[in-house]
Amino acid sequence: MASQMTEMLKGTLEGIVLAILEARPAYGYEITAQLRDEGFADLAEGTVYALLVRIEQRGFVDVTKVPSEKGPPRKVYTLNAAGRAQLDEFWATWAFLAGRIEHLRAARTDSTTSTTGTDSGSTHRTTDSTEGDD
Amino acid sequence: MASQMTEMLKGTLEGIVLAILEARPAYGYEITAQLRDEGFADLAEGTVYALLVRIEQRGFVDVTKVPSEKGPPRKVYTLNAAGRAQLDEFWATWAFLAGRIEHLRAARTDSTTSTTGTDSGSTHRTTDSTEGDD
DNA sequence: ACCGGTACCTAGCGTTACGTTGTACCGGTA
DNA sequence: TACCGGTACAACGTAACGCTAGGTACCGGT
Repeated sequence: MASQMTEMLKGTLEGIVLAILEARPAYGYEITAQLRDEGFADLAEGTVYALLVRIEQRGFVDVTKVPSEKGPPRKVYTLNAAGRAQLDEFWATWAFLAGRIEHLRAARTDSTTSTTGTDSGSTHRTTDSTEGDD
Repeated sequence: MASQMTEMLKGTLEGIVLAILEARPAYGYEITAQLRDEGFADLAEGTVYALLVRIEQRGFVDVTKVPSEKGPPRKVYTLNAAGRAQLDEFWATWAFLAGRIEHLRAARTDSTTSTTGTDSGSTHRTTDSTEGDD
């Protein structure tokens, strides 16, 4: 169905995972569990693994195989220098986008207060008086 | 290019346009110009038109054709009740996601300062007990 | 012997933004 | 007149991303 969340996660999920890895190295299953725990309940396991493969191939993380007594060995991902640079870029992009969107929300709150037709100056004023409804 | 921005806009651009339309009805070319003016300089014209077609087909907007003395008639989009509901959903999703991400940023700033355990954080405890090598 | 939890991986699908191209109308310039 | 650029819309294929839906492998408890 492509819920709002699904589409909004595109582009941000990578940054979220990088941020998690910045705090401390982790493996896929752990990251998935943590995200689910933090509210992303519907997040699919496969999504995280695919993302990890991507950021590994782009060289944002270093990988270490650690044997576990339960199941197959864990692939522990550690953020490296390139990853930190990417994370910085993510924060910059996020800051810009969040700023624009918060600006929109602020403008909306502003417009709800006034009942008086205060507007006369729109930036674009092509002023079509041609009311010819076809 | 698929810069950070491109992927991050997926899912958010629709909400942005709906928010713009909430302020006042507008037509495609105008919306594109406004977005470019507000910092989204690289935004493609075709992107906005495709998005408008989408939200029209989903019934979030009402459309009125208004002839202009320059070029073809404008398709003026007006947010309707369904659109406002969708916009509300957008704000809710955005608030949640922004909250999570800001939380990540805060945690990151926090961890750089000291080693004092701010909280147990993860309710999850999958943490490595693998100390005792297999 | 079976089920469930741990831990990993893959293939195909739907949605989205981008790049490009085309149409149509108008005013200004050569 | 003929051309160019700005206004305004639309359609096509492509790339990227997250989701669905599977699969493999190991282990302990019922």
